[in-house]
Amino acid sequence: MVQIPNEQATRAQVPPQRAAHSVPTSADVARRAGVSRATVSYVLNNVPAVRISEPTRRRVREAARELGYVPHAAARSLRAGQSRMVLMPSPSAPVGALYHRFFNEFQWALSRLDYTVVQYGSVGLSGDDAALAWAELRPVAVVAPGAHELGPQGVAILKRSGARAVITVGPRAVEGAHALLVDHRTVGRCAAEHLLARGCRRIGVVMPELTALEFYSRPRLAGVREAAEAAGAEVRELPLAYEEESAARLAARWRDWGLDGVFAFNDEYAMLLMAALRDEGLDIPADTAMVGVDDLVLGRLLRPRLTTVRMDLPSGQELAELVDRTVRHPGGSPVVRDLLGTTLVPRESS
Amino acid sequence: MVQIPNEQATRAQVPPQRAAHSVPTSADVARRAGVSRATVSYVLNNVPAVRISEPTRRRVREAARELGYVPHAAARSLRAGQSRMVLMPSPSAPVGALYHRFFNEFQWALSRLDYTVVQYGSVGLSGDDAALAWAELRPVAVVAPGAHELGPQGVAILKRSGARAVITVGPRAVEGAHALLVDHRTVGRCAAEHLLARGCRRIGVVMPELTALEFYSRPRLAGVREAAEAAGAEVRELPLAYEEESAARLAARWRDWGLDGVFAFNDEYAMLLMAALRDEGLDIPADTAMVGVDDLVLGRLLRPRLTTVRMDLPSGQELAELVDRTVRHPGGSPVVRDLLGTTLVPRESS
DNA sequence: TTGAAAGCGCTACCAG
DNA sequence: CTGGTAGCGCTTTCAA
Repeated sequence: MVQIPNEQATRAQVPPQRAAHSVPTSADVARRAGVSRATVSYVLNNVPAVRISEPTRRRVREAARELGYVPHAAARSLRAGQSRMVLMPSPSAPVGALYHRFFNEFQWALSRLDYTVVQYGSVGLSGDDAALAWAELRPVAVVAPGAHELGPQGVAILKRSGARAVITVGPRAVEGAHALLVDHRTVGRCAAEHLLARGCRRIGVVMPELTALEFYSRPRLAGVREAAEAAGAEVRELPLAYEEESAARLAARWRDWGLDGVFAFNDEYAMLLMAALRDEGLDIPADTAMVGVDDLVLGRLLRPRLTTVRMDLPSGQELAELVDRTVRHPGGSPVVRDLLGTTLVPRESS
Repeated sequence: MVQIPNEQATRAQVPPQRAAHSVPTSADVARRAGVSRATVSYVLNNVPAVRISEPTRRRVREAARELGYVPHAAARSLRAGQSRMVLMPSPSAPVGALYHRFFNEFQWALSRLDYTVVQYGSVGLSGDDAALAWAELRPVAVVAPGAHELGPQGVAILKRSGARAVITVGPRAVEGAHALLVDHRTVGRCAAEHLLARGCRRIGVVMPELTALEFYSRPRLAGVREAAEAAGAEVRELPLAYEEESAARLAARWRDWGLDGVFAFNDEYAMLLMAALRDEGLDIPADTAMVGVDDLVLGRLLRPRLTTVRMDLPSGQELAELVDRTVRHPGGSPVVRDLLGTTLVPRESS
């Protein structure tokens, strides 16, 4: 890798003239401005408690600019014993535009509160291993999407490493951490209740064959099951890859199953399935009622127009405030809040 | 809550916030194991050049486990003078599933090479301000999506702060940095050439009214213009919000324009426009030929099936290797590589 | 108003 | 084989 230059020995013998290619430090700025490192720090951080003469300030600033000095965040937070970093492990499941917007808002709100948001890609790690990797960065707060399967152990690791707020966003609360519940069972339940109210007794549930989506599809299925059982209706799982052939195979056996309602996982799978059923000569909603999720524009463009479940996320602002509050007063008991609202948008397909 | 009444006589004054929850350090581990901090470091890092007896190793590891010790990444990289962090400012424009997959691959490949990928949310910052913020983190490499408008100044800042590789991913090369060109003009040109070959002389270009998408739409338009001018064909911009009403307005005036071909920005906008034109009684491709972009599944489900431009990104593996090579041998002259391949997928809509 | 110096947590020298 | 120790770049207290 890197050849380690014997700089220590060199510097001991040679006057303190640093190598040309090294990164400028505050000491370099101080030397150039003819002041001490302390003064540099005071000037560049605008410390109000210390009064520095205007000429000195100018000299320092100029020296910093000329050298292209940039403070070293790691050194700073090491000294401070605290960083302002909010760590957000990047979700491993692909996320939709809805979540993307929510996240952008969240990030923006946090940076308004003077935090630094860092998304950390922890591919392949899960549970406590991931928690260890995150803890090395000493974030002041961690917002962990549920797919990472952070457990009570992991939460403890993070807290012991100095994280003042640990917040999970996912299907269930984790001991010791604040929890923003995003329970996709609600989505399934919402769709199923609509279908049941329409008189459906045999409900199909599309299950994408993409492993990454199981994180969403399983809870949605569970939600459908709950509602269906309560009403004495049947539920059938329908594995479906996101390809025409797979949908065609499903459609070919459709009549055998006698399904009068189908929950299509989301609007895109709904579109795929709808096309296949139409090719098979089946009528929606007469033969089978269909419900999607996400309220995409494409649902309005389909014929019949697609009934769908809209998910309502709260503003990123709110989440940012929760983070900030918790960082400032870490003592409080864990908050558990339901984050996910659902609204059924009825259209022609059901 | 464990209070550790640890009177260190040598510590004259107490640093800020020491008393509360003290995070265990390697010194704590050393004390508990009855060895020196150096030994702890050797054991936990498996330094091969130093031989430590097995009982000592065990004692150290056990002490670390009991205390829940996690090394402090910032302190480590401060000491090392080098981190293994690859900084990737998160793209501000919304990205599709295609890019998402590419990025995941890239991240995975880098972590195989023992780098740590960090996505840094620099909302609101652009150009040199962003570069300054990134430089504070002292990443060993920066991979900057084009939308951040990193300039030669910014590249210089990053390099002076110790970044050994600066790679831009975007429409044009920046002086001093490696460039992976992703020039969306290619996309527009590819679509336009197809339409021209089909005999189109008056080509409409859908321009999404979403500011964030201008980053893609402008170059694509430019690409269409280039191809059209070369062939003496006309080009008309068609502003379109992603809503039915907006598409209906466009469709209502469609006949006046006499467009015989339209480049619809992407498959989703194509679907929207196609529905509106159909409602207006226009026939595709007879009246107007249509081309989308992205080769989404939905394009195959439409009737007529949608002609589209498929973009081919290279494997994330390749990019990861470029990063690694550059970090190890930073001297080389900047590489400029065209990243974006395009393939036209002809279907029924053109 | 400015400077000297301690020390944040860690690792890599060199001595024992 | 293990321990002492210097110092990475920065901030901040205390002293001048």
